[in-house]
Amino acid sequence: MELLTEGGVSALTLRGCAAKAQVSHAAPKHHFKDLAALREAVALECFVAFNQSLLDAIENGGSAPTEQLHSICRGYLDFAIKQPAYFDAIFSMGSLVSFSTDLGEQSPTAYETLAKVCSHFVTKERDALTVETQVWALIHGYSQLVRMGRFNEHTEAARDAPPSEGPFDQVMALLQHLAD
Amino acid sequence: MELLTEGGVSALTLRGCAAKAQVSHAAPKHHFKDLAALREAVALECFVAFNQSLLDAIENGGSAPTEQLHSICRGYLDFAIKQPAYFDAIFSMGSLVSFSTDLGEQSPTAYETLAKVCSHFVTKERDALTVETQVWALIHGYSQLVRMGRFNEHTEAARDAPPSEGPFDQVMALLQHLAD
DNA sequence: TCGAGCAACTTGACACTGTAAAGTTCAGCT
DNA sequence: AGCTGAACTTTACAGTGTCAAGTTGCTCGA
Repeated sequence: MELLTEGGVSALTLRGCAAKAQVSHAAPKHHFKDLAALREAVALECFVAFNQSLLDAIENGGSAPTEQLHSICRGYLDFAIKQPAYFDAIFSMGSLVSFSTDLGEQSPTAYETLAKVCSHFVTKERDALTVETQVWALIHGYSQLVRMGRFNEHTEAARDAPPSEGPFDQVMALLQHLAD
Repeated sequence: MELLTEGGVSALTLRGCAAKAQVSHAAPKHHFKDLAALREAVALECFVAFNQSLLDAIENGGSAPTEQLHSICRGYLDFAIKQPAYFDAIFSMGSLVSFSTDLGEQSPTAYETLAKVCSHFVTKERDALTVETQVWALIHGYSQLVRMGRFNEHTEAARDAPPSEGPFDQVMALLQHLAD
């Protein structure tokens, strides 16, 4: 996790982990099938934190359905901004398995959390899958755009500044129509 | 481009390109500063195709603003499905420069195309940046979910099948509220 | 008690990667 | 004829994943 935080996903190497743990370069191979398996394990660890970020955001927000909807999106974006390396690790695997993999604890998976919040907006014309996808696509796309610097000044001054979060509330206003 | 299509972004190596061109392994270094520069150049090439995919989709659809909106999203998703390696190359660079970089031709950049389509939905309460971001975030997030297999069966049978596109129309219905 | 078994780890090797520095080739120009 | 510069080659080195074999040390059962 230190390697990931300090150097991003590309810093997650088998030999790097071995050095960090002060063991021989081939030791990690006994615990992980290959590099992909190691990164998968790390991504799962990141996912626990992501999961918690969503739950915390809901906890700290209002209890009305529209407020919960806003909160979970807020938590999603906050995580992408505050834990960029973790965010990358989760979504750089080209798969969404972690979203549904049970973590053994009693806490719900991120997808279950999302589904629960979305359930209040399911109607005759709009099934659950559609609502969940609408919300997920919008907040994930938005977070990705922020992560890629969509709202950053291209000046030299703001070189290492944290990414600007952009017009979050205005964009999320699109979801208010779900309550109609 | 062949390497990219056949083996994905990770197949884009300096030595691989050299072999493909039947030159010595260090030859590409004279044309590109480093590996990142080579991939950047490839991504720019992919972006030309992406650009065209959006324009084609608009061309082949209706001319009403809402139809154009639907068309450009359709083109975005189609590209992600039909040219997954190109799609990855464009968005695996962690930057959005290609979206705005002029390609020298008279054709507009993808962002200009998006902005034009969105301009019909700008109101007193909703500025251009907001509308563009709403549309972009939704379709990009959706495409990314499709790309990551959100709507795929997890059976062995559908191992190498093309990804299912999911409830595209239903999800894009969220944008119809922009016309209110 | 003791030895088989086993997991964690080490050691050494190999192929592949990016990168650097120096040398080569050769077309085109003065 | 000689120079120049670009494209390319050659050689070398460090870092990477991966494999195969050996080592260590512990547990557990006879």
